[in-house]
Amino acid sequence: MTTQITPLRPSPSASGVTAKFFRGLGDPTRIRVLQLLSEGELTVGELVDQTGTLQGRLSSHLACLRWCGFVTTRREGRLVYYRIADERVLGLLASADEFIAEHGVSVDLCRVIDGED
Amino acid sequence: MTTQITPLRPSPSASGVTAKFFRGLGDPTRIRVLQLLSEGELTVGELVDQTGTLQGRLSSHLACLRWCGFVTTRREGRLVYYRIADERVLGLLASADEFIAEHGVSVDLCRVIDGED
DNA sequence: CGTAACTATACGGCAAAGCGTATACTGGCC
DNA sequence: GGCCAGTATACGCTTTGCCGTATAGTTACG
Repeated sequence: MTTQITPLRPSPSASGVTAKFFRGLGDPTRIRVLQLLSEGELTVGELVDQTGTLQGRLSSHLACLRWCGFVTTRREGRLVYYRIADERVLGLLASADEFIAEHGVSVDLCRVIDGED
Repeated sequence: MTTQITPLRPSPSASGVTAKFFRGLGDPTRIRVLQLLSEGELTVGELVDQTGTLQGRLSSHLACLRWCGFVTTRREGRLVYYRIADERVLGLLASADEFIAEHGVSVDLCRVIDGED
């Protein structure tokens, strides 16, 4: 499968998928999960403990991350281990953090987009 | 001003701002604007024409992009020119497009996050 | 098989975010 | 100053997406 060069073109459907991709990263719980997994594989239970999220909720978020290709899983009996599927996402998170190091106060105070946590 | 190294840490407030940052990129119109501006400076009117967005709406989106540090402006009489403020965002868009080249179909079909355009 | 641990999915409710539209504001020209 | 062009902001409405919670499904053990 050849890697296709995607030009930075304002095609409506392309910008729609791109926007959707970023919305996938636009939830604090999902970000937290990816940050935790950047350090190593974890089970759902461990992720529940470490994020302080309700189990049912977290599984929904994990389903989203899995479906979209951000994470992958393996099962060991009752335990399901999650890990990062595509290292590119960590690069993206690192780039975002760089931007935020400089503009984070403004981003935090943006009135168009709400939310603290 | 020293550049501060931001560790990939699951601090709730850090993940909140990071998520908010990505939500800023989570709108197709805002993505389209950044894509158009990647090729050069444009006025609001030109952006209105090229995105096919209502003027009032677009100005709201531009306000968000400006406030968060994605774009910057200069005024020439009645005309306001917008341009990319931080090239890192273009890198982010390019990375996202790479990811989408591989996972875009799944992202597009994600049921947790809706939206076509 | 019954019970428990672990995880995934479903569902109704509510908050967030974008919408269309109207209006306010700024600059230019006669 | 009046009128127009260009842009920014405000507001109520609708849609989207996460919430808490319940339940379904899978695995393990006695």
